[in-house]
Amino acid sequence: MANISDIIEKFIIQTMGAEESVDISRNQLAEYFSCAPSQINYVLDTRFTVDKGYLKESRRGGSGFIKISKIKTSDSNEYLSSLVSDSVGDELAFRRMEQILDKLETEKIVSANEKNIILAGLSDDSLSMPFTIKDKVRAKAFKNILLKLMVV
Amino acid sequence: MANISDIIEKFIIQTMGAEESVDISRNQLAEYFSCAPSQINYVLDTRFTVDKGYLKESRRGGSGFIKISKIKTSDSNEYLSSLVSDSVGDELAFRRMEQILDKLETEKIVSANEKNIILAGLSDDSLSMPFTIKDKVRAKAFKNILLKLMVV
DNA sequence: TATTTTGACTATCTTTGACTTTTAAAGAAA
DNA sequence: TTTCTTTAAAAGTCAAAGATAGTCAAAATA
Repeated sequence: MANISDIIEKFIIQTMGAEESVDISRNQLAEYFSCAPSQINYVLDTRFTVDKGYLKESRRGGSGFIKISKIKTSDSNEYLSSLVSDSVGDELAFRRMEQILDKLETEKIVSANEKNIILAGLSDDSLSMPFTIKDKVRAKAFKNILLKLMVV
Repeated sequence: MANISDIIEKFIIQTMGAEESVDISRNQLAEYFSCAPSQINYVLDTRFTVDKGYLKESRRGGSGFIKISKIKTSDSNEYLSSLVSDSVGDELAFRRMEQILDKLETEKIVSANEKNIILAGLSDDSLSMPFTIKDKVRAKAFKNILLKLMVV
């Protein structure tokens, strides 16, 4: 347990404390721990994963940042989480997504308007690409939406 | 967020306040913020874009000026329609979509939640496909969403 | 062998500065 | 006065340099 990845992980978790999210600077953190900047990416990729309940966003360039957000554990998130890991899978047909969204609307997890936006954005017409990959892209995109719903 | 472009952006927005437009002097502003005059152009080009709802006029030479005006969006359907038929085009980079959504949010055409859903669903990560077609698919999907917003 | 660490290379965003173009005002010529 | 020319004061353009973060594979370590 004397490895630096674990130490950086603990440091980030401690920094985040009870907050919903934390912004870090990759280079500063690497500087602080005297490690390669890509070490930070390694920590993020192995310790702050969706499975462990985190979402990440980042921006490069001047005043770039990495933002880590927590996925809270609530009943609705519990349900969304099970959708992401079990129900949706690697491929998702439009009709199946529609069914899931109907359910989510009934559960008041998404509004009618939000449902319509998702249906329009991830329709067969919107995803104009070969059938072989269409359902894969939809699965990936839909899961990203569900994950986002868990933090905001 | 300690970068000077963001600070200048905030300053201009604050100066404009509730007015329809504001006149600035590029050199004076650069002087005030101790930056290169072309820095002002950079801020204008990246932050006061049509996508974010601004128009610009300027004149060089003696008594030159830069005027920034807010685009009026009295009728939201008309605005959405112009986005679909003119502004968005055949390809749409993620950052541009983000700017358009910022404007739609300030105009209360979409909620913060809806904006986040669209950003998550049509992110680079969601649309995992070659760069050559990614922006095309995004343009198509985003326009379908805008059309839907005109109806519901 | 599996995990961690490192570093070279890439991608993206911001800042700076040299050079260009435009315009109003001042001055000169008619 | 009117018109032409010059000048100085703006703003514009573009590419290089600086500042971040991402990727991937080789090397080191557990």
